[in-house]
Amino acid sequence: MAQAPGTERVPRDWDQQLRARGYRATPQRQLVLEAVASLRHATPEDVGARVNQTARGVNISTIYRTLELLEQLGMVAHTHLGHGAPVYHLAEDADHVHLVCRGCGKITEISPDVARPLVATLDAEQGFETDVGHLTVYGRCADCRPRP
Amino acid sequence: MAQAPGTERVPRDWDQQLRARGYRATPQRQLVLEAVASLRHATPEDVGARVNQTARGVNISTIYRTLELLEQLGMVAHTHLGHGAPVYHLAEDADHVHLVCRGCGKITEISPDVARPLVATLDAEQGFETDVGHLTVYGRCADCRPRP
DNA sequence: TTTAGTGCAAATTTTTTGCAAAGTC
DNA sequence: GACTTTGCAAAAAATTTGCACTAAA
Repeated sequence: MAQAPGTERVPRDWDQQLRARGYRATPQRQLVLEAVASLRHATPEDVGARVNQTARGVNISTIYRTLELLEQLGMVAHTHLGHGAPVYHLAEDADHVHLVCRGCGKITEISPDVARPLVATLDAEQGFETDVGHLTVYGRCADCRPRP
Repeated sequence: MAQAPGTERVPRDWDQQLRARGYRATPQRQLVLEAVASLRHATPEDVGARVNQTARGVNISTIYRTLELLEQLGMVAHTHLGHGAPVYHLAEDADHVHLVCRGCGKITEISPDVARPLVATLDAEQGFETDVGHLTVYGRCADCRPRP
């Protein structure tokens, strides 16, 4: 049941999801989806590099357009982990919270359970529905905080 | 004690903070600080526009350099609220959590109290020190969520 | 076929950098 | 006066767009 890191786990019906909404299932779109799936957290540039490692000649503008489409369809999502670089991941894989350390830049993925009280409170008090998959917490990891 | 929105509330000793670390207190730096203070959440471009509304001719590159310096000194901080635009705010004002609605784009500032359990858990379980001032929660506000 | 999608090249937008002149301490 | 900082102009990134051609349905 475990999934080796770096393995593509594209939704089996990715093509149906596209066609069902009137879009076409193209090899480029499959490649982008596979790249996002295997890279876990990738910038458009990363995705482009990975895609062109398999298939030559997929243009960077196609990468951007495809990511935009896939995001709009809810198949991928993006967050900002570092400074300005948006990183994409499969929407399916979104079930985790990111911890970003300002000291060493390390990114840790943890269970969304820790956010449960927050989510509950926001729902109750603000009527706000939290997208846990996009929750990123900045701070300092154990190794980088002032007093260990 | 209340503070009218849009009023500059630059730390009184901003210049000392700079000089103490060997930097110089310049009018440009004061203007940038005031702009960040009054705009609350501003992109570098916003800051530049505001600054040049008061003083003519402050170059955009100075804005970038100044924001970078002030951030490094811990006087301002930035977050990503929208797509790729970094927004700056006074570090002093950071004591709130942002809710960003994916539907209407509305940004709400709420008390950091809601994050207290999260912060406590991360500290206890991961040794991670959360920077609450940079916590941004994406989701859907009461008006935009599927079922009201 | 028909219409959407891609590649390519060029245009934008955003951010960074080198350097001489001006300003701060 | 010594050493920073700024303005300017140009470079480098990052992202978007127009359009003719290719390919999916």
